[in-house]
Amino acid sequence: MDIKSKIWFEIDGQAIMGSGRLKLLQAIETTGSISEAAKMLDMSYKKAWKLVKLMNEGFGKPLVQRTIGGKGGGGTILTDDGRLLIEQYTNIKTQIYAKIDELKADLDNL
Amino acid sequence: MDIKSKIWFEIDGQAIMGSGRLKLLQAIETTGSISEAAKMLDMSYKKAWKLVKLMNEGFGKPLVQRTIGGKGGGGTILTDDGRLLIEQYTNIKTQIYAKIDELKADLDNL
DNA sequence: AGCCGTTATTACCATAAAGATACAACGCTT
DNA sequence: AAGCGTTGTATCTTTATGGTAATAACGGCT
Repeated sequence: MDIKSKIWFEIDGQAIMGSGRLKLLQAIETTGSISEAAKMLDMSYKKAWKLVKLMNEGFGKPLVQRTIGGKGGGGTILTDDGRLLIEQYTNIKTQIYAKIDELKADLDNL
Repeated sequence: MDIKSKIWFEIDGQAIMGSGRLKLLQAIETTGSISEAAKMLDMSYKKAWKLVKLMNEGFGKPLVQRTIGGKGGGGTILTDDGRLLIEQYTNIKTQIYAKIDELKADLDNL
């Protein structure tokens, strides 16, 4: 038997961070653009764009800084808020998963 | 900012217990029937029946014992396996939530 | 000025998930 | 034998979700 879990952050009932959004932000940091990040994750640009929009709106402050036009057509980089949020989320997720592994070991010993 | 989570059990990739299924099993124990439990939870009978089916199939052994026809038209009661699973799930869920509250307190202190 | 690749946004369509409805089977009860 | 309320099931409808495609704005670059 497996114990599964999903963990995410909400503000005013609006999801702002979860495992999928984490991957997206990380891919944006790696690639420097939403469209490249979407390709990397096998996700449509529309979905990636929508997630970014929801995250920014829900968080109140932008997690990414976007540029339209210019070198390379534009691009998107993370803000300091974005990086901080990633860090907090991964931190918490790691600890919860550790706790789950611990409980799972107890369960197996029954 | 809220930390949200969902916790559930799976066997071979099949969900067998979660917060919704827990409520359903508890309502079945209270009412003695799937249909009454569904009414109690404002859920369609079909959905409740499907959940019970999935739980039983996924777990391998029946979590409930059903009767068609007879006194009161029939009914459904929990098996010992069902009660044990409820106990294990609530136990684990409680501990995870405690951990989350702890982490949330840390987060607020940043 | 024109090209290019990115962001931004919308309309349309396809698929999947969920819900509503209706009805058969069953066995105690009267 | 008929009624009742429950379980079990098929079918149809509705809704939610996501993808594709099309289009516009933008600004450095050639």
